[in-house]
Order: sequence, then C-alpha cells, then structure tokens
Amino acid sequence: MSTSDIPRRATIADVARAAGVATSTASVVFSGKAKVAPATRERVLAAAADLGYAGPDPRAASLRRGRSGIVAVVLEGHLRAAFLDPVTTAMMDGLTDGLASLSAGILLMRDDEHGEGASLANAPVDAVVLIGCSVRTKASLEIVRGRGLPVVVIEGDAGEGIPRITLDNTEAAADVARHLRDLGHTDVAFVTLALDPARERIPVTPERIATATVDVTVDRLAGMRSVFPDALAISASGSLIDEGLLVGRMLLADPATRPTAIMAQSDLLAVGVIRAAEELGLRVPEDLSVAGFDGIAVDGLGGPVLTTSVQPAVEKGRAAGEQVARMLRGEKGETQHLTCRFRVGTTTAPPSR
Amino acid sequence: MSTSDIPRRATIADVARAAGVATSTASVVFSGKAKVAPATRERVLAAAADLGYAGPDPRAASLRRGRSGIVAVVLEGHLRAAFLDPVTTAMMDGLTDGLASLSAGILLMRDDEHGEGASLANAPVDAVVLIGCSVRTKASLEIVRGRGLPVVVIEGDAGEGIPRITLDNTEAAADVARHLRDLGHTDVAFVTLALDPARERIPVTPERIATATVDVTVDRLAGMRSVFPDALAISASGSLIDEGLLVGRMLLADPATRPTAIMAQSDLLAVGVIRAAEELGLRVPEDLSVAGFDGIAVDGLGGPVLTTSVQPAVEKGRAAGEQVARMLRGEKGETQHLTCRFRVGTTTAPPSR
DNA sequence: TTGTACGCGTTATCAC
DNA sequence: GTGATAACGCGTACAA
Repeated sequence: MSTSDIPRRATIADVARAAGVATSTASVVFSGKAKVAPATRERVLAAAADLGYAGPDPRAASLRRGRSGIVAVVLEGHLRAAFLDPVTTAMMDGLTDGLASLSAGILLMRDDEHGEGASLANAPVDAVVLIGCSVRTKASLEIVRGRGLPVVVIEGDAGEGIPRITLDNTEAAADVARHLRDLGHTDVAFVTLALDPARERIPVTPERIATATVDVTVDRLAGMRSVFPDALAISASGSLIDEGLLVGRMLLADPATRPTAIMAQSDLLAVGVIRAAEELGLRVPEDLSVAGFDGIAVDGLGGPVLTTSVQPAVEKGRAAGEQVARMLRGEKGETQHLTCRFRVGTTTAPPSR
Repeated sequence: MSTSDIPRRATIADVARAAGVATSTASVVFSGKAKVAPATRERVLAAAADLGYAGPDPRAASLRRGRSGIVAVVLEGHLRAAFLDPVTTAMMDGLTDGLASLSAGILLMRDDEHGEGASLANAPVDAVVLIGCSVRTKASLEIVRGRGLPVVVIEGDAGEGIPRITLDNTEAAADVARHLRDLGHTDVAFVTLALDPARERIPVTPERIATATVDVTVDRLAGMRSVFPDALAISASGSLIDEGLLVGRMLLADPATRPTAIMAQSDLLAVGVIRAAEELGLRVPEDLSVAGFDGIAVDGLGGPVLTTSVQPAVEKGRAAGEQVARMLRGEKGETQHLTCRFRVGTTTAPPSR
C-alpha cells in the first residue's frame, strides 16, 4: 500500500485508458448497446477488474439519460401504519408487478414531510404514485406537477388530466348493505375507517363528514347510508382488529340498543367486531351478522368466512404501475376504474328477532 | 408534429439569464448555502416562476454533490411477505428514525432480482442496509462492496469490516427455554421459523440444519436445544398466525405424544399454537404452556400476555440508520450488539402432570 | 468496429 | 454579495 493520497474512484475513462480503448468503447461494453469485438471486450473488463471499477456511476448515468429508474410512492402517515394495512401491502405488491417492465426501484415517501430533507421536491425520481387523498396529497401534487413528473393517483382525485386508479367504493358498500337489508336486517350499525387525520373513535356526524379528508371513508359511508340512511356510525381510528374490537364493544355494550347487524368498512375492523361479539357471548351470525370490506385474508381469523366486498387490491397497484410505465414510455396515462366483487360468507344471516 | 414541440425544460442557467445574474448566484438562491441580497433573490425567484422552473434537477445535483440522498434497504423475498412481519415493519420504523439526520429517502429493493433492471448494481444510492442473511445476501453484498458503498447488515454476517447490527438470538432463546425447564417442563416441542427458501413445514433434522440459510432460525434453535437437546422441532414456512396454527395442530394432534409446552420462534407462531390448543379444548397455560419470541404487539390477540423474549426491533432499525449516517459522515461504522429481554407472561405455567 | 467531442444541469471554488 | 469557471462521470451523435 503506497502513498495513495485520495483514492479517487476509477471512472470509465480510467478503465478505457488502461485498456487502451476509447471511453465510448468502454461505455458500450458496459451498456451492451452495441457490438464490441470479444477481444477488446475482454481487455476492458480486465482493466475494470484491475482498477476495481464496478460499472458506470448511476448518478452520472441518470443525468445523462434523464432517467433515474426510481418511482416514488407517496403514502399517508407513518410508514409503519401504512404497511400494517394488508390492503396497502397487497397494493404495493401489485405495484412492483406493474412496474416490472421498467424494473424501477420504489422510493417510499411519507406525505407529511416539509423539512429540507429528501422530499418529493428533490428526490431523483422519474414518476410518482400518490396513494389516498388527504389534504396533504394536494400539496404533494403541487410539487410533483411543478416538476413535470408523470403522476398516477390511487383512490383519490387529483384534478384534470391526472390519471387515476379508482374503486367503486360507494356501489360496493351499497351492495353489502343491500345484502343485509335483503336478509331482513333493519337495525344496523356501521364502523367506518378514519375520517380525518384526527382519527377520533367517536360517532360520525354530518359535520364531521363535511370536513372529512379521507375520500374512501366518505364514499363507502355514502353507499352504506344509501340503504340505511339513519344507521349509527362510529369511526375507528384505523384499520385494525383491535380498533374493531373497541368500537364493537361500544356498539354492543347495551343490549337494549344492540343492532342485529354491523357493517364495517374493512375486514380487520369486522374481525374485531366479531371478537367483541364473542366476548359478550353473542354468536355470529346467529345473534349478530357482521360484514366487512376488502376481501383480504386475515391471518389468524380461522374458520368463518367473512361476508365482504372483495376489492382488487393487487390489481390497483398493478394498474398504477402499468400507467406509470406507459407514461414513461411517452404515451398518455389513462384513468382505470376497478370494481369490487361482493362475497357472501358465513358471518351474515337473517336476524333472529 | 414539428420538432419544436418538445419544450426543453428550463434550467438554472435559463433562470439566471432571465434574471440577469450568474448561474452560481441563482444556484445559491435555491440551495441557500450563502447570503444573497433580497432584491436579487426576488428577481431570481420571479424569473423561475416565470419560466416554470421548479428547482434544481435532482439528478444533476446528485452527480455534482456525489450524493443522491437515497439509502437502499434490501429485503429478502417478496416485499409483501416482508411487510407482513411486524418485526420488519417495526425495524423499518426505527430505520427511518435513525436515518432522520440525513433526511434520506428509502429505496426498497428485493434480494432476488438478477435482471438487468434497477438492481443494486445500478441504483443511485448512497448506502445500503441489508436485512437478514440468505445465500443471496452474499451476492448482494458482493455488488455493494464492489461499488464501494457503505453497508450495514442487520442480523447477518457480512464478513470482515462490515458493521453489523446483531441480536443475542441464541442466548435469548435459551432464556425462554430455561424458564420452561425451571417451571418443570421436560416434554417440550419447538416451532421454528423457515430454515431455507424452500420453507417446508416439516420436522427439523440435523441435515436440514446443516444446509439452512437463515441464521436467525438456526441461532434461536441452538439456544433452545442447549436446554432441551432432544426436543422435536418443526419448521414453519413463515412467521404467521396461520402457520403456527398448522404446526400447532401437527404437534398437538396425538394426545399420547402431546408435549406440555411449546416454544415458538416468533410471537405470531405462538399465537397460532394457542389457537390450535383452543381448537382442541386445551387451556393455556393450564394444559399447555406456550412461549414465543419477539415481544411484538399482536393485533387482535386480546387478553393473554405471551411469555416471550422481547427483541428491540425498532432499535435494530434505528441503530442501522445511525451507523449509515455515521459512515456517510466519513466516520467508521461500528457493529452494535443488541440484546433481548425475557418477559414472563400468562401463557406459561408448571405442567399439570 | 473504434475514437472524438460535446453536453447533460448543477455546484464548489475562488476571485472580485 | 456576486460572477466566471471548472469539474462531476457518463452516453452518444458523428466522423474515421
């Protein structure tokens, strides 16, 4: 080991020089964009190995190409909370599929960073996928549009010209509600997802709906209310079994006002409600019908099959990924409307009284 | 379609020209790295707004700076599976904390992509965090070292000079086992995590251990075996309640060979075992003691408190993030050894027979 | 098939 | 406080 002051990393130019070829030739050897004589190819590779050159610097390459190979995914709230939700993880899964043709990496970003740091404003990304639609999303959208990046919004409205991936939340929720009505239920209560960032576990009032920021919650509630206009609804603070349990207890505590059916806006919430019923010695579906939304596989649920509306979560992600891929290819992104499929399970039945 | 309908995006040079200042001045206006007279500042900002310039191009900036502000996190297997695991999500949470001082973005990468695409080999990242230690991790490691990127490995051995974040898996597992032995149990069975990518749900044999690729599984098993050398162990295919349920059924099916205690390598598996016991009408801990590992909060578990070893999952991520931050500051990364803490819960008791 | 030359858009440095 | 200039490392027309 000699003096070596500052061991500047070898560049492709160094490699070319060492191999006795032009830098362009060396470049081609690594990109494979053109034919190179096997002999020179070998020489270049040997020189590279010799200098410890590990291929083109991605930063320089992306400047030159105008592409970084990275797509940003903007989630609301804490990453942890986002990934706790099976629907989100399924969607991410689909997204990686849809993006496969680009073989792009996924840069996770939270929606609420305003600090200097690696925000949407200065991340080297080629496109952006926005998920959900809080007030903040609008801010993110502003930044992204300013940068002129392709955007796709999943379950949210981004305004004119921005391709979206939508779900028929209202219709699908109405389907589930109609199923309960058709079974003969008239005394139904709802457990909704969070309405706004405050995430309070309290009854839903018209005022709260007016100021709600989570479209999904509002849309599904609208569908439910279209069948049972006056049903009591309580908002949970998130999509968790434990939340469903808590709200379930609230709804079932008083035998006098106990509904014959509870409809939750997510499967996890529904499972929680079932647990609450079990605690109180109520049988599902004999004493209480419970329906959910999402159609996910709940780890540890076991026997019962939830009556629910199965949403194409993976498809949502895949569709978004495909649109991003299209836009990056220079084509125009298109809005895709996806639909849910109602599924009858073993957790709903006619009311006993 | 004419050639002029590609409106080249404005650059900082355009802005500077329009504002009548030098590009370096305009640059400083955006970076804030030096004082600028309010008047010129205004002029530059106005010109930028006028030209629709949304700030420096991140690609060019990162080439110039030699930093992209992105840290890669390499997970094994499907992203979905990774995020299904509460320990992983907790760790990611800690990682974002530890990385906070860098305000860097997190680029998710799978461990098993070998395609041309945006693999570790050509992603514009400043550092890498490798999680777990499969055979493939070694391959990832090769690439990363070749590029000379700072690396931190969480729960895996990366060889000389690579800082690691480790857990005292063997010792902690032995602690749990000793607790069971001290309660008087002699007839104990184990449920382990996956041993290798095949993820088979079958008994663990010496041969399988010899060819295992998942260090965590092997280490914890070693701890368990140090107390109960001859206990039957069955490997689950993943850390899921449903997996615990399946393996639990296998272990409890035959009353004649039924153990008095089952020790699982994860809390989710343990919960599954409890469910299996409940199915068979066995009471926990009266008829069967169950212990887990991880100390996570299981959504929907409810009443019982699991006897387990609480691992510092969030800390693991935070420590990794901090080491990355250090290395990026030019300091040397250091290996951190973290320890688990044994917790007695309500799911273990002396054997009844 | 190989080499030359230029530009991608920015920022650090140093004069002024 | 402001300006000129030189890299940063690469890809790719274009010429040979």
